[in-house]
Amino acid sequence: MPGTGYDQDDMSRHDPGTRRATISDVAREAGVSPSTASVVFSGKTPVSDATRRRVLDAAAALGYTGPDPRAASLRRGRSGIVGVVFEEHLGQAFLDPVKTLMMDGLADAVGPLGAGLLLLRDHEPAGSDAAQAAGPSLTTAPLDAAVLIGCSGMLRESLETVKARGIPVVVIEGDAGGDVPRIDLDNREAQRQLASHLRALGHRRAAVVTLPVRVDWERGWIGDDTAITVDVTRDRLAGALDVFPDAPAYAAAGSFIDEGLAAGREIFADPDRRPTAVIAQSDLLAAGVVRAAEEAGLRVPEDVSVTGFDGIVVDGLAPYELTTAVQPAADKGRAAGAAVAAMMEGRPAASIRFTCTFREGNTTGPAPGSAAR
Amino acid sequence: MPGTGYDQDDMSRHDPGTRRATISDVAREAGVSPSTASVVFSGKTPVSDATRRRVLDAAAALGYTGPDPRAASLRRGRSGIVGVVFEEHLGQAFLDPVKTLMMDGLADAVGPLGAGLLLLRDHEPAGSDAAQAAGPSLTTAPLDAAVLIGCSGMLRESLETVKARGIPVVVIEGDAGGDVPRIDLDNREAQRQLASHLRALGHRRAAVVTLPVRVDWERGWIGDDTAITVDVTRDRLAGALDVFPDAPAYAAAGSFIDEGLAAGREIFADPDRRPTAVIAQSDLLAAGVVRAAEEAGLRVPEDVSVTGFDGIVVDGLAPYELTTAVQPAADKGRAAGAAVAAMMEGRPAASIRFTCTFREGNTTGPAPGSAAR
DNA sequence: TTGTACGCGTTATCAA
DNA sequence: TTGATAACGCGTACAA
Repeated sequence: MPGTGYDQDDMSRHDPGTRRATISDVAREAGVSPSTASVVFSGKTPVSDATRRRVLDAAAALGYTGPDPRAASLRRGRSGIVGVVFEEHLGQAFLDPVKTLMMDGLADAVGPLGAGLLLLRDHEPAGSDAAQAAGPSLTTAPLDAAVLIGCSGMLRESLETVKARGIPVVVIEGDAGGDVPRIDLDNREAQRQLASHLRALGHRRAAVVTLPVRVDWERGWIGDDTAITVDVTRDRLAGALDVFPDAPAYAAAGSFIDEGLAAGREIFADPDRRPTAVIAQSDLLAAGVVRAAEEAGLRVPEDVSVTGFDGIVVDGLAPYELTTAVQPAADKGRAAGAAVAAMMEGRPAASIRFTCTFREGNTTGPAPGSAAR
Repeated sequence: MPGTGYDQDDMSRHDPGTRRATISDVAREAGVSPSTASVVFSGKTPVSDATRRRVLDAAAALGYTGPDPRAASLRRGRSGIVGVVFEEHLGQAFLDPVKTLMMDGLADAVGPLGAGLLLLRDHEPAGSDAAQAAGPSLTTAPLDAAVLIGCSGMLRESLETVKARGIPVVVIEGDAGGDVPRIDLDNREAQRQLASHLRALGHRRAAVVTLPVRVDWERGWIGDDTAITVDVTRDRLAGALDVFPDAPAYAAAGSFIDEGLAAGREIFADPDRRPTAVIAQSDLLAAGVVRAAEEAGLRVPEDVSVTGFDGIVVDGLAPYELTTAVQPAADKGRAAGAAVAAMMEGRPAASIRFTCTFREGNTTGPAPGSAAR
């Protein structure tokens, strides 16, 4: 039986139309060796103009549009893809102006590196239906590096996965432990500064509106027994408590104006226990608190002062301008990009802690009845 | 000489630490064939428990964390990556609530498909410095499919690239021509409906605030000679002109409240030519127009009516609720995902035109002095 | 400047 | 249930 048949495999085996041309096909058509054809496309080695022409013509004739990225990335060992891992639903993440800015910086930083950003979700809760169907996790995506974004303990698992795979990884706003470069803020210090500002204005009774304390948090007061697994939340809260040790804290379910509004209503509900200052852990929350204050018939800042955090532009808050800590969000993204770039080239990458800038707006003023006015 | 030496290749040949273990290493360690080891990880074929144990143990011992995605994707011919191509800077794109929602739907739809989203920018202007350094374009990224988002003619080039590569492609809000499935809205009809609403209220003098007419547009009035390369802009404008043929149109430089504000100031500047209704091509623009009206001492809707487009929640616009056309943004994303999914499985995918829903808010009312009140 | 030879790490197929 | 074999499509020493 051997030796009998034609070699029509290619035509018969592949169902639709003809097989895509490969670089070998091009080379054959052009009458050169595959390696020469390869070089024409990569430009790694000088090629005579005549040869290049022939190869390019052959490619055009065959409809060959360049090396298959899959094969190329196997060969070179690099895919040109940087994974960005979020904890939340992607849509949620992009609702956050700070994350948006970060992505911006990140994209800037990895672009020149020849890499693109692959959006990834953190591990689905194990066993869930979603986990079955889930897309390419850290495990299955062809990543050259990964940037973990977020704060919660859930990151741990992703972190292990990615470290086990031996690809460079950087964490933004989260504690990765050990040897993983970390990009974050002086959250505690910045929050302390805002709180001190309030104290200097004579405020003695403050309340805190925090970001979620963990991923699946529903809004509510934080008790002594509430475990705070989100680093940002914990650190900023610590900064506030450094100055107002007794301040009650209400945790929102997310960084949204509506959440701030809900928290504000709760906080302003009892006239007897009403604070003269509210420390919100994000500008959006602060905007909601301001609105809640108005709703409760309180003037800002005459009756109650409000501070934010982030330094983003909050639409629709005019004429208010939040007193806030401005964080360099885009710079954080850029730094993360630079860090993975360094690691991909084998250079070490250091952790960076960025500093916030205090910005006084018109939402803070002397405490009512205080001598500070 | 053969038969003499140890087999220490692995230790000596590869510079840093030891080479990563491959599935063959694992197979050898476990005493099974590579194909069996492969099957253990892919689960494509039943394997005896004993064998599985041995392989898994061997993997653990060697620190093997699963098949290399690059090799796997070469072999299977699929990478599990769907490219999402934007025209603008990524950060810009995510500032747009509509795009954010779309991404959301898209992520939903491709997830179950086992795919992730790779963020890609449209081609840099050829010859620019950026183009040199640019990351993985459509040409170099290992995509299984691509979703083109946006509207301008620039998409053409991306489209050619991607079609030449023979990968499935879907276009959202753009004219791809021919055989490329298209996901879009009944922009013209929806806009016409809003305009008709105004006309029914007695308005006769309307102005339009449009989205950018092309990618690099600076804000300004649209003249007879202004070429509009952005489909959405053109279609919505056509819908408005269907009802108000003489309406002047001012094109903003982007879909932002601030842009709407600037446009509104321009439109309300001359008291003699002041319209009684402003048709904005997005809710954000409309919000800005409302603000400009307030600024000019005009009451909304008593002195001037304003319509939006999109049906998003505009923060800070309370107590106004825009009269607008609500578009199913997330559904658009989901449909795009479904379409690429279908094409990846060889099934045909049809274009889909979604329909907007008219929603009356409190920013439109009878024309001043009209009988319609 | 061009060609030869080899392997990157998998997985599909088929036979045992 | 397991194993042998053969690609997948390319890049790159190295030799010519």
